[in-house]
Amino acid sequence: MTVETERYDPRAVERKWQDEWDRRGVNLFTDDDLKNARDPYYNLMMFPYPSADGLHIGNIFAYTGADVNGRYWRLRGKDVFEPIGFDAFGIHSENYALKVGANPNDLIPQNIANFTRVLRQFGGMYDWNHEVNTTRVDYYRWTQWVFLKLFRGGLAERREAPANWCPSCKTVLANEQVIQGLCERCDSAVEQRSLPQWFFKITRYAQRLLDNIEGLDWSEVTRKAQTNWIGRSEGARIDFPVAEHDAVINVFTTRPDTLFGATYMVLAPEHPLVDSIATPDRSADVEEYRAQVTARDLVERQKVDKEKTGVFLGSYAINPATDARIPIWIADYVLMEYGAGAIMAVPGHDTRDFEFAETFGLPIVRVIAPAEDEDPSAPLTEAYVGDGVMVNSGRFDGLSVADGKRAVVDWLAGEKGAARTHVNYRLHDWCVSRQRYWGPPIPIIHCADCGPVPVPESDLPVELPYLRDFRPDDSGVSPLRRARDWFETTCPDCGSSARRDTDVTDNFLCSGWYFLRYPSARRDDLALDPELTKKWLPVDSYIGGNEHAVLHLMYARFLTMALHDVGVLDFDEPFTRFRAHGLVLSEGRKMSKSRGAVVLPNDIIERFGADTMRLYLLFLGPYEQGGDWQSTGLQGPRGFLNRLWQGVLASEEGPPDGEVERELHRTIKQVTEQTPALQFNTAIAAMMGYLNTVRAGGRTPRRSELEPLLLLLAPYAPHIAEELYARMGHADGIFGNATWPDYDPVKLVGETAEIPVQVNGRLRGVVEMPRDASEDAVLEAARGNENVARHLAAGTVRKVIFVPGKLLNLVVG
RNA sequence: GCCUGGGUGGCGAAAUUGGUAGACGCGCCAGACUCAAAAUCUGGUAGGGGCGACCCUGUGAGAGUUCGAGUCUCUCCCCAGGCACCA
Repeated sequence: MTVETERYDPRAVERKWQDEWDRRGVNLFTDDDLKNARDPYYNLMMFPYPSADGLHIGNIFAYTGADVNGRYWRLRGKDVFEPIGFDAFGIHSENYALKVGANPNDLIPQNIANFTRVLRQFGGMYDWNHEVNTTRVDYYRWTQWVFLKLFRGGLAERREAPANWCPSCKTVLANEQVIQGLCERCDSAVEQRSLPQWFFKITRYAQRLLDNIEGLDWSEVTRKAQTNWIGRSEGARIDFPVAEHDAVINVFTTRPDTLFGATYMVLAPEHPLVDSIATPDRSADVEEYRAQVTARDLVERQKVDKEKTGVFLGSYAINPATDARIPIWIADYVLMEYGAGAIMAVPGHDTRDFEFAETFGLPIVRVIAPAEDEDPSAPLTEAYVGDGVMVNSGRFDGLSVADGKRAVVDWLAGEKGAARTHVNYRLHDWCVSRQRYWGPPIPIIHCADCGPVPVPESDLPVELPYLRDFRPDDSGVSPLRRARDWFETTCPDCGSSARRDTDVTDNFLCSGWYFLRYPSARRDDLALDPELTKKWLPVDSYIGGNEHAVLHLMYARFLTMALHDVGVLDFDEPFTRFRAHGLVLSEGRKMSKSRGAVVLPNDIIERFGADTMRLYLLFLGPYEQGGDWQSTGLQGPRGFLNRLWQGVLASEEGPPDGEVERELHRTIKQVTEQTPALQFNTAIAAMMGYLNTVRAGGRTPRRSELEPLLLLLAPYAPHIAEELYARMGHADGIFGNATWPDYDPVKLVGETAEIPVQVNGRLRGVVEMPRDASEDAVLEAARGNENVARHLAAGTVRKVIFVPGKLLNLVVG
């Protein structure tokens, strides 16, 4: 007998509650609310850049997980601040505008309107009162303020430097934006260009950025990516005098113990000493080689397996250990940007040097031998890079590699002042200038007499003028150079005529501090309200994609440290907890528009509702791993919500059934523990399993059995949970008044337990016994089990393993 | 090459951290309802064998520790991601 009941109509329920939450203002805070919060919890997710394609299902996946975390903590009684905003400056947005022939000033607001609609529809618990938009003057004037704070703190510097130039984007890129020699945006081969650029001195913070990683509650992948990127390596700087020249070549090496094996030297082709030490007869060859190298782009140069090339400079250096004259070469396998831009080549113990020496017939000497020694004079057929003891190294023979490193540096340092220990980092200073239009203008005025002068804070913002023609060109100069009225100004210091810096800042500066701004978003007179900042920061939970591990997340940490050091902040790490979510794939591959395998969130919401979509996304697989989107899978969560709906509508009064109640308490425990740990897939499975129990055998559910389930489900599927909760007579609703259900540990376990019985480690039966049954009792019951008895008949019991309440294993021989 | 993850049914995945492998869901199969279909509901579903109670095999491969291994140890293979002529 089935009773005809009202059908579950997700869209109607969702619209109703989205309006209702707005009306009640449950997610919208005033600054006073924020200041008066008793138990603040700052729940952050990575704000989107509003492309014209609309929100990607991957964004929604990220936001759903973060939103569940936020809603959970709100139900646990915390004051949760969950803001959202738009990261709309930058080359992404500008390139898209160029493509469709529109002006980003006009395009971005439309995109933001689209994004906002979907962000509301999916059920994000956002505080729209504290939205930020990086392209609005009320935000970017403070981005400029941040720039000035760093400038005045001595952390911003303008210098002529070889920079990564993307010929397609027509701008310089930060090192982090160059992937294997290609532009991370457009995959063009990146070239080297020398331009005057603004840099933030992030390298000063290399050790601190590294040290702090230790104490961060962050996903391991992210911590490792940052550690790799900082790339600390310990070694020494060693001086090699150049014979017949008044010059010294300084190298960085991690293997000073191999100094006696340095048989030649290599400088980067761009090394400043090359011109002065190359002999005249070699200069033609040198010039030719350098021309070749510059012509080659970074991709080609960075290929690891290509043949070694290089040119002899005609001059020699003196090996400070052996006093031998060793030839000096240039080769493109030595990079100017790393270490000293020069190396001592030890072909015996470095694979690259070995290859080079073989190619050009340079001497190869063994100076390290494996501890269980062979003949130290035997020729090497490949570089030996393992551990061992020093040989052919004079007084150092017999020392281990580790001891040798110290001893050689100490000796050289004392004897000739020719060495010192040195820690080198891979991390480079952050180039923040962009020769583009769509970004915050750099708040600097160039004066012929005073040099670069910061725009006084009271003159901020430096507004970005509306440029009709904002296309970048090949000149290396920003399109803002076309706005003469705008860039012509007077020097704030001396009053003479001057011009504004026409570059804009890297988009990562906009996104590097937005989380600091959210609480203060309504303050138009201050970047950061001290009271709000103290109350809400640092961020309690940050969830986002790991593609930002070395870009956004590194810059955000650096800016926080820098602002701490200049006295703006009283903490120096921005994110207490960070979790990297996984990727949503489609048929095992990344969703791509070109393959037509793109899932549009608004379609899914229209057809299935936001609650079903949220559940499905989080049910796909482990949140930190991601999963494969298969449209048929939506049926699972949809059926679950349907059955829940029907179950609640058909439920009757009465206390929970004993067995069901035990299951309920187990479910509460599991969901309570797994939700904040972001183990959403298993928490959802537990709720589904519980509903199955409640409905098992077609029984009519009791209200008391379902009401707590609605609360557990509320973070995941907030709309239907609210609706059904209201239908149970709770007019106040869940979000606003309800509290999270508790579980009773006593009710988790039944009086009896099913105890598996093994014979020789193989399962032969299960006996139902009181939970605290003794070994003897269980043993007796086991012997009474027909199947167990049969297997015991084969021999005598030699050993009994009994785990109370868990297992009985009988070893029969 | 180095550093992270990971490898379990047709598929996505679970497994209280050494104690009944495959929870939950998709798909599939059978049945109910229906003139029919969709939707919904009920049952089944790791592989092999047996009418059956049951038995054998099984967590990338191989070895080891253990009463007992998806879980621990060693060797190796494969997949995904990060870094990479970084001295």
